[in-house]
Amino acid sequence: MTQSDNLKSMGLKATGPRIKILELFEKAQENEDTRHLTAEDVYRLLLAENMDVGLATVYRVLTQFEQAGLIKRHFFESGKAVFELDGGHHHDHLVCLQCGHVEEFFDEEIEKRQARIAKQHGFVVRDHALMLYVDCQKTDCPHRQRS
Amino acid sequence: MTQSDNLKSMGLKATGPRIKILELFEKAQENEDTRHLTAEDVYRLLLAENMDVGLATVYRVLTQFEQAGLIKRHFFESGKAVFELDGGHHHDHLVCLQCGHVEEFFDEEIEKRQARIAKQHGFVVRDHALMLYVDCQKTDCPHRQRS
DNA sequence: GCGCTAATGATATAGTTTCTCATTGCCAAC
DNA sequence: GTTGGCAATGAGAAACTATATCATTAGCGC
Repeated sequence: MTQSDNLKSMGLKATGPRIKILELFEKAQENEDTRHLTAEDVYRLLLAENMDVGLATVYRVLTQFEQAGLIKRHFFESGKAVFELDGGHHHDHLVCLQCGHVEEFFDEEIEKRQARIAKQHGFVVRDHALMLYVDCQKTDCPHRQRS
Repeated sequence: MTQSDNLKSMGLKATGPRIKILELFEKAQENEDTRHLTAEDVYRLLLAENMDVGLATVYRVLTQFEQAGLIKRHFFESGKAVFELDGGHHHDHLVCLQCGHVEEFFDEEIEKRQARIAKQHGFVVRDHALMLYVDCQKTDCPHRQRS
């Protein structure tokens, strides 16, 4: 299954920008530190590979990919949205306020309690966002030691 | 303890804009539907009371109040920050994607697990954000029935 | 290949938040 | 109660993320 077929099966034309951006995310997926990209990140990565893609197209494609379920959009406290490939396994995020490093986690019990709380309030959860903001300055930040 | 003394005890000069904005938040606190205000909301409320306050001052004061621990700033998916008086009792938020209505909740077990998860990753939680996004269209939204 | 239509690039525009800087106003000391 | 110094303010410009516009380009079914 090529990237091109992948896009077509989602009802998206296999255009240059879309194929390239999908490849970018798959490559970024390999490294824990590059898994979360902003629109600006994607734009710069494309320019670095001499792809003449407009910033507007980047935003459009990211939105389409999000609607197609290919990627997920998160709003951390940075003020700009970050995107990551949606591998199907839901998780939440630990975000280091000092170095911007992101780690992922999943807790079955928290998920269950969220659903129960929503139910108690008369709602059904459509989406949720759980971010733990931490500070590597005052602890042994694994990220700092690694880099 | 007047509003003026309140501000001075935080090391902030008791100026007109600051006193007025603090009063606004205390009044907003009374009603569940007005507890969360954007900078624009605050600005319009001030204008409605014939306070000639600049939007820049609103942003400055909100940031100072946040740093002083008087109010909390939240980033929901709306794209703009919302502020609420920090009454000391921590809570998280249920946000209706349809009507924008916000409800508050607190779950001791979730709080505990968050701390444990951070610890497992070698961090200490400095702050966290948990939002449950719900959809009143597909459920019996209490807010819609009330309004 | 052809042609239709969707997608794109460049630019302008929207919307939120911050910066600049001359002017104003709070408040401690007289 | 005045005064003077310095922080705070208002008005507007600017920064920044994200979206809309529109003429041009490029997929892809035929």
